[in-house]
Amino acid sequence: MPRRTPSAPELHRRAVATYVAAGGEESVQRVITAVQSLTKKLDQWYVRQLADLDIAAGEWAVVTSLAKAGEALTPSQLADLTNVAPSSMTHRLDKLAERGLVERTPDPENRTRTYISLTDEGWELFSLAIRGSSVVETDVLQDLSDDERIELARLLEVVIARLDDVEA
Amino acid sequence: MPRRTPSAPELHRRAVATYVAAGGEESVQRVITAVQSLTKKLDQWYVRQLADLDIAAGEWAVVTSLAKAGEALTPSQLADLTNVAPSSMTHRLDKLAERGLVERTPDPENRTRTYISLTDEGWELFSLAIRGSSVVETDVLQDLSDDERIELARLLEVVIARLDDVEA
DNA sequence: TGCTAATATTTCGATATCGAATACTTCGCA
DNA sequence: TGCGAAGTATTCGATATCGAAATATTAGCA
Repeated sequence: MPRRTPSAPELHRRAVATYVAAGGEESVQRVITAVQSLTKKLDQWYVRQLADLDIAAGEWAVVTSLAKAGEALTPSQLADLTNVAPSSMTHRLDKLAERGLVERTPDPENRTRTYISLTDEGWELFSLAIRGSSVVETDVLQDLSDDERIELARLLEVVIARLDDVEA
Repeated sequence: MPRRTPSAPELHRRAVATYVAAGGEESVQRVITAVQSLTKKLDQWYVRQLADLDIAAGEWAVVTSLAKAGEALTPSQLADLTNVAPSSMTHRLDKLAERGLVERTPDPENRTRTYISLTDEGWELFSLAIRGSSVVETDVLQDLSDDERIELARLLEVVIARLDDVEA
């Protein structure tokens, strides 16, 4: 067996060192690297958790996008929100619709457009899965005090606010 | 045309509200949601940037994993690090090897194992791409003061430290 | 030693995704 | 009004990914 997989902090330390050596600024790389490894780990949990509900990660992305939007969205918008090609969305929606989780409604005012919305069953699945993932999310943040968690949220929201402007 | 795509902060606010309504704790959801939308945006930038170098996101994940590890890794380890099935890694490595970016070296001590390492050309590609992405990363964090950026890094690293323990 | 279980990679068939092409509708404007 | 450009979803062929099975080697242990 090769050397045991190093711990997350050790991997993080090495990754930052590598990026700094390649020309990155240290505090920037500490943030970016940490954000990415956190997301990766969360994704792994979601995949496992959702497997119990027989939902693939991509399908879950569609369900959450609709839930968060709070209104019907078009296939193009969903493709954009979930980082996928529009042609892939067609097939995903076919499957989700067949399963009764989403619904296609033609736009009466523009016949090139179709609106996708969650069915009642889709909403039920959403809240069921959320309850599960909240447990993991709370757990992973539990070493932060209440104040720290709020400060972390604040700092991240400053970054979020900039996201639209940084169009490369 | 449907309503214009809302701004990132507005999307964030709605998403948090949705999760809180579904039973999540607010400060937790503010953090988790922000981390995920940041990663999503970064991924979009990487994909575009790497397209210029004719590298797909999955291939880039292999290159960075090898660079960060600082040592040769096995296909299984790479599959694990990049959240992909081992059988998919076989094909990815075929392509990368054919292109001269990575190299397969059989382990002399265990003939079931193969070590993958970056070639000189692979390292060149890595540092070339890093220089490009650093620009975007620095840009997206530019509304934070130096102190804030370091505090953000510190808080995220507290979270990272917990990652291995939270095995669900 | 010999046998079973565990490990590591690859092959294989089914499915998902992509980018380009297609079909159709709507918009802008002369 | 009419006509070319832009927008929207889908289909299509090529490629990537998956999960399971196949292949081969090593490890554990009676």
